[in-house]
Parts: sequence; structure tokens; C-alpha cells
Amino acid sequence: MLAGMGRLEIKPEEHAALVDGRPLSLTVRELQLLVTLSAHPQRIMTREELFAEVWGGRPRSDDRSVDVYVSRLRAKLGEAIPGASLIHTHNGIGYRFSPEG
Amino acid sequence: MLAGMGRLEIKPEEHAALVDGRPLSLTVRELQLLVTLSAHPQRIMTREELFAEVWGGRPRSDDRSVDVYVSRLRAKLGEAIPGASLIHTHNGIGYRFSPEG
DNA sequence: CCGACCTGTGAAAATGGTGTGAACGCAGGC
DNA sequence: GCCTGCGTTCACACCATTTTCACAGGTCGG
Repeated sequence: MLAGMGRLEIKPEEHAALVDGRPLSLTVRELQLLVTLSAHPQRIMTREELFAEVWGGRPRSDDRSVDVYVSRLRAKLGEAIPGASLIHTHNGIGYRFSPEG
Repeated sequence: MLAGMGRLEIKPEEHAALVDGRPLSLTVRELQLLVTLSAHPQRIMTREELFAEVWGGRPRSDDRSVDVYVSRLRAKLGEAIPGASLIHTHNGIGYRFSPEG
């Protein structure tokens, strides 16, 4: 419970994500993506769903924006919570947020 | 109910198979196969049927794809639900999915 | 105008999935 | 108990997808 998650709070209304009470410095897009992912814990979300929520509309068929922002998000989360892996890849489908790690 | 099955939920629409609420990390093929098998509980399905549903078309006469993917599926299910044997071999015919184990 | 940052894109590198052949093991018939 | 046929698993080569990097254009504040 203390390991990995429980340390991370997400407050969309305050445009903030906190680790141990300290705000991460996320860009708007990164935060939107984190909010969207974490709103559906343990649920596998397709790129299309994520894109629709964060960017709006439909992604081009070869659009890699979601992947790139997942990568950036992971980098910042990984720095703030070393060892935690909160965002899981589901090959050929999309991504899944898991509070447990 | 708690032993073996009842722990396993299969949600094709969500591209997921859950054990105790947690998604297994199955590949697309593995999931397709599990979905197909579990759609007909207690029914013996031939390799031809399974191949047609998952791969489409007819298998080559010496095609072992179905067997290999059954093996991979069993491995992942066995890890997630130790002791359960959900997929039964019917020699010379095919495979059968049994929720009871 | 300048510098700092955010954003999306293309492309290279890394990772993971797929199907095949071959080795192995088990079950059933004799 | 041995043979034989089928099922199971392994190892590998090929292909697809994901991850990461570098960059160019845009925006905002000083």
C-alpha cells in the first residue's frame, strides 16, 4: 500500500498530481493523460479512447502522440517514485493504469 | 465458487481477461483463443473450429498453432490461478473449456 | 527580441509477438 | 513393457509494435 501507490494523489480540480504531498511538474497534456488513465484503474484503455479524452477527436492511424506522452509521463513518475511501474503496456491494444504497481 | 473459477472473468469488449479483478497480460491471439474456448463451456471444440474462429480459414494439416497457443494460455492461467486446470485435452479431437476446473 | 518551455512528428533502437520445426513426453493399444 | 501416434513445450527467425530521441514550430513572459 505504501510501496508504489498510495503516495500518488491526483487532483484534477487543482490541476495537480502529488507524490508524498509534493506536486509533480507535469505539462498540461501529461496531466490530462494521467488523469484519464487513473480515472479507470485496472482498465485497459485503447489509444483511441485515450486520444479522444486528452486530445479530442480521433487519432491519425499512425499517430504516436499517446505513446510519446506515456513515455514522458513514465519518466517523470519514475523519477518521483523510483521502482514504481504504474502504467502498463498492452501490446496491440493500449495502456492500463494500476495503482498497485 | 472461489476455488478454480469464479475468479476468472472474460471481457472481450474490454480486451481483457481478469483474475480476481486483475487483467492477465495476454497477447491478442491468446485472448482470442480464450474467448473462443470459454464461449462454449464444456463443449469439446476441434482444432479446426478453434483455428477458424481465431485465425480464420482452415489450418494446414500439420499446423500446430492451436496446440502451441493452448500451451501458452495454460501457462499464463496456471500462473495466475495455481492449481486450476481449465482447459482439457480430448485426444484426437480438440480441447474443452471447463469453468469448474 | 530572447530565452525557456511545450508540443507533435519522424525515425532509430528496443522490445515483444507470432508461427514454425524439432525434441520431448505421455497415453493407449498390443 | 514396448511401440506408436499425438500432444506439449522449447528455441529460433521473422515481423510488428512500442519506446525513446532529436528536432522544428509555436507560445508565453520578461
